[in-house]
Amino acid sequence: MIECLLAEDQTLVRLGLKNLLELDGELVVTHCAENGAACIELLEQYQFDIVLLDMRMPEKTGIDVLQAMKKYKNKTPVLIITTFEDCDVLVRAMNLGARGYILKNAELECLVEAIKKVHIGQQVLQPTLTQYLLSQNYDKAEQLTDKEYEVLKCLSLGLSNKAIAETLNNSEGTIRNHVSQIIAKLNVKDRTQAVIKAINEHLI
Amino acid sequence: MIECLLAEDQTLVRLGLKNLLELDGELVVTHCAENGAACIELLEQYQFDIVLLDMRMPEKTGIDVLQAMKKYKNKTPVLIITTFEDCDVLVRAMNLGARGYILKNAELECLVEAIKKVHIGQQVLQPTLTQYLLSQNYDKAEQLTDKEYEVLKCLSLGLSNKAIAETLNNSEGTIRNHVSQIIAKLNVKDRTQAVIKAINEHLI
DNA sequence: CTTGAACTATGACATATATCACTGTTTTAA
DNA sequence: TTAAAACAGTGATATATGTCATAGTTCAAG
Repeated sequence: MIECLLAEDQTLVRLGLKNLLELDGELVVTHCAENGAACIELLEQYQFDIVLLDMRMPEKTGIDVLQAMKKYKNKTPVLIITTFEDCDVLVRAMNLGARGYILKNAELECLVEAIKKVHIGQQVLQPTLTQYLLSQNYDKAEQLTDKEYEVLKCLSLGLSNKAIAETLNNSEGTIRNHVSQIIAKLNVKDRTQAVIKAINEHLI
Repeated sequence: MIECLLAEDQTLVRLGLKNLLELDGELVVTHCAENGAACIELLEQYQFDIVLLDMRMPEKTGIDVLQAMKKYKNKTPVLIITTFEDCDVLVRAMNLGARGYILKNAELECLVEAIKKVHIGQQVLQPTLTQYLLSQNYDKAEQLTDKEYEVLKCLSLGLSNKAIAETLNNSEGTIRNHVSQIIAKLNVKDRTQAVIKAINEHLI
């Protein structure tokens, strides 16, 4: 019996997935989380064989969950279940240790198969992402660091350098440098363009 | 027995919803459509007691389906099942004759209840939309002028004051003043926050 | 005909932003 | 154990941004 933690914010989708999965005799969804924060808590309290993780959630995102798992050295395998082939986010998720991802418009059999593969230690990648990685000459140097993502998140809240410095407990100069880096890496001209890009490309 | 047509593009969500609904003895999903075009075809071929319609679909959207139904005078009641409280689209849908809408993060009981209500001819509206309709003419005094909207649009493209000045054939100082006004009227602190607000509240 | 609103513009000013060069510390991977 | 990166910081500098006071033009409404 494979015990799953299902993190998905939309109630109807969450219930629907739980029911579908449990049609397969080997799978059981022992707990559900309706946001990232709840997911992190459940991971602290219980053991699971696998985490089925939606990316876009309120409170804490899937990325936040993966970061928390990394921090607390939680080795439970993670399968991303996502609506969008949102390449940047997926790349980040894979870099943060996710074992694979599957789209919500996949067939049920694929999902079940993916879960079982991840459970026995295999990776599950869809062709699109691999293509993206190959074609887009994916340059690791151009990837934002975790800290930079944190700063970008603050930027997208409309915070000034000073406010970000206070929020993240840094000097304003440090934040200035991070912002400068973000602007350079995103290949934009100023913070406003960075925020626009972040919103449009779902980087946050 | 209430015979339902379920139009929803994401396979896993579609299957999940079908299973959930059929847990209720009164409901049966006789057909599913994975996009708007398929939905329109099925409506031509079969009779249903109710249509459960996702808004964002490839091929044809939910709006397209409602327009087609209007055109062919198909009177099957429609319940919108949507992820986003995307007020403008929902208003359009209701004007096109949808009987109600429910969010994907509603409880299963609410969905079933909504379906039954719609089936017996009632309307199903969530509070948020009503609030939105009321708040439309809320801060008329703080409305942006046409010119200010133009400038805001430029801001949202990430243009600098100088670039906006060139685009709109004004001096940089004039644009600075407009930006200042926009910032004041939107009650934000700088251009970045103005852009964020513009995007979030669909001001552009 | 006058008033007010929108639009245009300038100059002055304070502050915020972005870049650069340089210096460390810590963490991670080879 | 090195070498790399990420991370934190300082100081200098140039430019962009936002605010204010002030003022002229146009145009529609009273």
